[in-house]
Amino acid sequence: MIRVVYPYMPAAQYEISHTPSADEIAEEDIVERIFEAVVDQRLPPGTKLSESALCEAFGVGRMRIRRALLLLSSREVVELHANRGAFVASPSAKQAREVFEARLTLEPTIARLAVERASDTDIANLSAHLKKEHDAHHHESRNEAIRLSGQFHIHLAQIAANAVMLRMMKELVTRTSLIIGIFGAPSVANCRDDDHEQILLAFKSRDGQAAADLMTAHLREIEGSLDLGNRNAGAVDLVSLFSKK
Amino acid sequence: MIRVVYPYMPAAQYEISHTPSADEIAEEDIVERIFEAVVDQRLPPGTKLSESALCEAFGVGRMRIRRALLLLSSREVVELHANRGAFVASPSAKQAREVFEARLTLEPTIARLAVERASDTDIANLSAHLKKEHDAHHHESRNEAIRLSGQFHIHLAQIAANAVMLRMMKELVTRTSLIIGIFGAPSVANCRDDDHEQILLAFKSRDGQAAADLMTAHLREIEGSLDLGNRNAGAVDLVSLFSKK
DNA sequence: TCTGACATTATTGTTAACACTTATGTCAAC
DNA sequence: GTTGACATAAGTGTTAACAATAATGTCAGA
Repeated sequence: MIRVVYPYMPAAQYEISHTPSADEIAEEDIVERIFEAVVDQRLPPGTKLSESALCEAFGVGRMRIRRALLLLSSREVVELHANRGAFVASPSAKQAREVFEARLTLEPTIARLAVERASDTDIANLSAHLKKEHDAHHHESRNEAIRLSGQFHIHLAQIAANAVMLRMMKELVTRTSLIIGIFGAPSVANCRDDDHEQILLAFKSRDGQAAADLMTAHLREIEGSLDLGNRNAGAVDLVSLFSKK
Repeated sequence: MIRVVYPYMPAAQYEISHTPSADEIAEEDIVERIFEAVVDQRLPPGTKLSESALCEAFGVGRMRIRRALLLLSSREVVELHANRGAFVASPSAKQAREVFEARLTLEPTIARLAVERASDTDIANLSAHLKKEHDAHHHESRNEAIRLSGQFHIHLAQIAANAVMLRMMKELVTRTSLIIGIFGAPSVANCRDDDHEQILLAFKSRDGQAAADLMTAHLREIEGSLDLGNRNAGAVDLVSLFSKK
């Protein structure tokens, strides 16, 4: 995500002097891991992310954790409260609408570009992904299903091969998981894989416009299944909750 | 940009205990200032951003500067080279195409939404902005013209009132300035304010689709005026530049 | 004169200690 | 028994010193 360019090397034949990936974890990896945990809904909105706990969890110094938290906050996945620490973000209903508006703006085009640029291997991988998604929905854990469901959208952005929009999508998909955690009606399945199946069909028939339209409908469906406006913004407002009767 | 939420206050009647905006500069401001300087092309691609210089410039400690640089790198406006420091990014031709592809995806919709949501005051402000832009083109400094030209696109995103897309646009506009600095044909005016004028007309007639179409054409025009593919990626490659005759 | 190794300097990266704020537990006063 | 102030502890924010790296200048050897 963050591209830290390591010291200038005249040619590839030289050894890289100091890659942090070998002996220690880069903050990039920490950010990615926390993103994944949020997508999986293993880290629900409002969860305290204390520095010491994360230091122990990742086996790194405090400085690296603080940098990772700063990066996460710049993606609005983590909220930093001065002198109180870092918490998993609790998007408001307004923010939720903004995230969906952004997704509705980006993803139809991403779907269309992905269809145009997909190799046969890409489509095969997408197909394999959908099979795993299907299995997870019917057999395995709910977390895995949620993770794969988000991963599908990321996968499309990867096929579209635009690094800028891929980064945006990683953020938006992650925030969507938080939004579903807060505003999602518990009964409704979050991301019916039927929709994903249909999008895959559009890939197989190389119909970019159909993929774009299906994506629009898919996102509208997800947003429509949410309960925006009724529920309050994630962190329970104890004052209004317990005031008068 | 980064929302640091300050300590929990039961009601607005209490004084905020410690706002950094009062006595010291927040990293948010530093990031914003550097963004502006890049948009103005006062900080050309490849410029070294040494910590000590920035500490002196902003009158803050090293820690705050490092955080600002990390945030800037997460927006791909600054490149961090391990043990070598921070440099203003030099987008490659590939990255330039990706930025324009993202802008072409986002901005037509942003323009349409802005038309739908613009108040009369918004349109008046936009009109006043265009006048300043026009003046800067004809009378004042080139930097001011460039700055206002980018600002116009940011202004549209503000009127569209979507914080997610606004943040994306700030990054994309800033990176576009770098791209124009590297790949822009020096003769061609970067952002003809005629295009902006026409978009304003679409606002006045409340024609969202026209605004979107004009924006698409406008962005295509800018991208078309660039010299992608010929020139090399910003930081001059001395090896290939001086090898054999 | 040119090449390579070595030393120097400037700058970045890291660590640890310290200062400060928040939150909570305790206790006295009413 | 309740309320308020105070004290304590836990955790975050900051600073400064230190370590490590890279860039550059110097010098000896060919």
